[in-house]
Amino acid sequence: MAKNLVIVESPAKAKTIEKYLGKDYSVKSSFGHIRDLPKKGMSIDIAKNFAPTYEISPEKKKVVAELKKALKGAEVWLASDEDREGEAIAWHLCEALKLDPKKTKRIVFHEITKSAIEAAIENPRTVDMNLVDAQQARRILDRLVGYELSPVLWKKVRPGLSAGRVQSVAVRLIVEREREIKDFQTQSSFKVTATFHTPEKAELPAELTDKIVDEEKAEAFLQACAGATFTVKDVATKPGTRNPGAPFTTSVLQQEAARRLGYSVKQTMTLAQRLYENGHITYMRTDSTILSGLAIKAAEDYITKEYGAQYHQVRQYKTKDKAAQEAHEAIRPTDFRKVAAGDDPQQKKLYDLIWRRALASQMAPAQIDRTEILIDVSDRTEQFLGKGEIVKFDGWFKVYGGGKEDVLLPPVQVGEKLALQAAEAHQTFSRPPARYGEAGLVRKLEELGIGRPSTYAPTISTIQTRGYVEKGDLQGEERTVVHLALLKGAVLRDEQTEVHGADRSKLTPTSAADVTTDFLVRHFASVVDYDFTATVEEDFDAIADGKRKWEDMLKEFYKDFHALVKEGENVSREETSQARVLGPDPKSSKPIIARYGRFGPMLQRGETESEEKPDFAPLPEGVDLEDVTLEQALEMFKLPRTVGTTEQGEEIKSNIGRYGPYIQIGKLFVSIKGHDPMKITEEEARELYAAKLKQEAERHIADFGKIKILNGPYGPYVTDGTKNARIPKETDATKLTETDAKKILDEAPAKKRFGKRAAKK
DNA sequence: CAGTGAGCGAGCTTCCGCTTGACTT
Repeated sequence: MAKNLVIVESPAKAKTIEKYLGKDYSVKSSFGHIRDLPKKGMSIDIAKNFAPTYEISPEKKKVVAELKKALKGAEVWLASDEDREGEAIAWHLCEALKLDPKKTKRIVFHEITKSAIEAAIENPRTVDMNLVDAQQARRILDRLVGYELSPVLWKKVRPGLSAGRVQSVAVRLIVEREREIKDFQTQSSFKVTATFHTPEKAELPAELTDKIVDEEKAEAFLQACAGATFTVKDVATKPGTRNPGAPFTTSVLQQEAARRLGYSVKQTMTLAQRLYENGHITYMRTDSTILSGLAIKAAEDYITKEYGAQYHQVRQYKTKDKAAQEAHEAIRPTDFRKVAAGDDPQQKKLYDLIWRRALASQMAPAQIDRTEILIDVSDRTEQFLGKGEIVKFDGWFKVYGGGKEDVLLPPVQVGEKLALQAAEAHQTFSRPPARYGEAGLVRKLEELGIGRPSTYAPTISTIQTRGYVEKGDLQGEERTVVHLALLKGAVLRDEQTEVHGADRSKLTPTSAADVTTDFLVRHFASVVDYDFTATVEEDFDAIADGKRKWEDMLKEFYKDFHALVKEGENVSREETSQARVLGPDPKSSKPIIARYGRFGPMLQRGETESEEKPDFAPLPEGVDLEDVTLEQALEMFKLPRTVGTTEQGEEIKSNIGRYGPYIQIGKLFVSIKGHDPMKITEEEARELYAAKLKQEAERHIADFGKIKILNGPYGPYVTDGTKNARIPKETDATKLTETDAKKILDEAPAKKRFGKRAAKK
């Protein structure tokens, strides 16, 4: 057994460090946090100064047991990350392993190199309890907010919903962006472009410096151009430089991987994890842009050797984000000489991106010459501008994109006359703000200082699994675009259609998000404020600096927060459900109401309190609660509709249910996705019914009465009506007897209970 | 995601942050 036990957070890190430290040291990993508040219940004694009850997380029991075994007779060195969470991990390790936090050695290093680790071992300290307290305050505040706010939503909006310091702001951002888009007033204007000939007959493209707002003026201008003369007013060539971006942090990696490779945030992180585990890249969850001295040197060697010294420039980047904790380096390849790495094409592409970005960050700026030619139009105030751009020296463009094509302009002199070859005006439209994609939302959250590199991906999935946000492609709409062209002295007009608003994998809010956000903004404004996290972070910093006691900070926060919770419980469901009376039903004169019900948005006919029970209908497809009209609602109450009868004379009814439109014949339901239940004909319904009967027949492999063997999408299975069980691959389902089937059912594990799936908008 | 097609019932749900497996939804 080794004399020394070093505990780090990540097993991959442990492996590397063990190599550097030699025989006397054994290096093990805690796999992140080992203790936490129990998942069930608040576990905070508010009356006793917010005293938390921690437990060893169930999935970490094994880890703790192994660490206990390993520390016998060894000196322990706590080497978790040097940030708030890392310090807390060190302290929790002391508590779980029965080590004295005042005596146990605590070491930190920011880069995994032999010298950095040896230096750390030379300078041990003990656990910084102020920093630990700052983490406890953070942890407890998040629990208080999450576990007091969520139950309010269960009562007032819908069971199973959740709220939290991070996720509720993420949802709010998406809701508000969608509203901006909806309210956006599109403005149209005309962009005028022209092609000139120089006296040497060289082509010079140019664009009018200002857009023209209306069509008549655009047409008048083009007409004026027909008889005008054009003079070069000014020629200017300005040298410029462009510098590379910093090496990747987690959020920038997610953005660039989404933009250039089309990866989702989660996908990027999984691929990066593999690259990290195989030693190809440094740690992938970081907010730092700092490169180690060794990496900077290695980049210099590689660039000088491969591209020449003129391509190299040493750069150290400062991390912009003030909330950054900088426990790690920037994301970079561990060895720049490794041009390719990764087990599959996706990993390889991500590695390539990381390699290029990190290398480019140590390269010389690109040198660009920009030329601008200003052209006067006789008797007019408008001016044309020709823009050229030539890359004189590519610098970092060589490895990281930026490779736009040169636009070369012909040489001209001031005062020279130009001949107009062609001129046209294109209608353009102002664009609403863009919807967030996953990576764009992460970027915004980081900008607001909300969330951490390790939580960006999980947050994005949480708001989707809770049913607040949907990710999908947007269809776009057609619109008419006017195009004017000057031809032989006359202006020709034509119209074209273009599609606008189409977009891929963007985040859109559901009505659950609308209703929840409105409720939270109205009654818990301080918590969903965009500055809330930044404000409490200042308090956490004060605690870390020993200037504030964590109990005092929590007491102050909780007093106001809990008062809001109490008030929130008195809010009527009518208010939160955004109930809106659309008008009276012409037949029954009962009110038709649109509101957010327990199972999502719905239409209701009649009052909830009245003796006669109200009846309900879903919203029409693609219509929002706030937009639905009385006419649309009345249509929905025409369902269920009698379509006709089967050939045997049974009644066929059509309706819309939880899973879309269907027809019903007796007890049999047939999904009719793609058909309108209002319009489906008897003939169509009979066809679908026949198809369903045929499919049903094929599904039955054997029928023993209660127990049946059926064909499912995952192969044959046994069912007794309530419980299903898979049939093992090697057995022939058609030869099973009733007793065999019963045995399979009995041996199958009990059905797992799952939460209801989130209702769709 | 098989099949499912109701309308306040029982009991349950929930937070953020640190880190990887497990045998599968």
